[in-house]
Amino acid sequence: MPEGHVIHRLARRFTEAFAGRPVAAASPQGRFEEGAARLHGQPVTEAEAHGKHLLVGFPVGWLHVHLGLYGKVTWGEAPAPAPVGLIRLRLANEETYFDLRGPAACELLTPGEKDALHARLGPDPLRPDADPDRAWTMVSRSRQPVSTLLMDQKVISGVGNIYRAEVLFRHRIDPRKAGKDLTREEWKAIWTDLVELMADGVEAGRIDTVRPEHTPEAMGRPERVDAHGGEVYVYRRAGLPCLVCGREVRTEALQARNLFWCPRCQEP
DNA sequence: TGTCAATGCTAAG
DNA sequence: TTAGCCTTGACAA
Repeated sequence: MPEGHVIHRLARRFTEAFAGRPVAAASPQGRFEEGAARLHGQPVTEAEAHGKHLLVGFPVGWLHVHLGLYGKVTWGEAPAPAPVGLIRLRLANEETYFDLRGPAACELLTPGEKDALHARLGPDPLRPDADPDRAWTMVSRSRQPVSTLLMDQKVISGVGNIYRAEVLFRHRIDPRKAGKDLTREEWKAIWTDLVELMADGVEAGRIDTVRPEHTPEAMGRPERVDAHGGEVYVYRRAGLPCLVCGREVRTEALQARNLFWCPRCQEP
């Protein structure tokens, strides 16, 4: 479930579990053997996240992990169980083990390469150094739909398919509206809301976007929670009634990603 | 057992 | 715009 909040949560827990002590590193699957060998026995200095990228500092350099669509991390108390499946990287100390499977990226970066990564990523609502005006500059000049811009990591980083669908719904913005047609107020509202929603996501470890007055219970329409584990307005609710107006939620593939919205609440 | 979809991104065309 | 990467879990048969 890799949207930005998951990676920030990971970075935080990673720091707690590993910082300041040497780790044992291995690549049971074999695809990161050289890297693991270089990390083995090294102490973790710090961990941070920028968007969906996890960066773990070691004296030899930065471990860069991007989960992509399929990547998964599993944690647990040491000792680690015998490896099951394809584990690209396993890190462990006396108390904790960390398994990484199926990442899009698992590599070592020099400080210069790490800087280049930060430079190509847009502001991250979860980072205190984020500058929302940088995103606005790109959004306000673009003919692309706002739903596409929200997923473009050089415009804004950390937002994935769930947050984009939900934040647009919460502000009643038509996902097909072009960036240059958004008002500055609309963008500001989107940004401010993302800062809050994603921070909540880091705390809770899941995505909840439904305001208390719109929960199925409050509306008198009991409904089971979606399989992804959060409480949402439109994401993956195609064909179901909108929690606010009752109209059927729509879905459409846009740039190879499934977009969800309510045609009444988010009228053009 | 097999098929498919998935909260992502890149490089090739 | 498309194919490809990479893995798991849900579901169908």
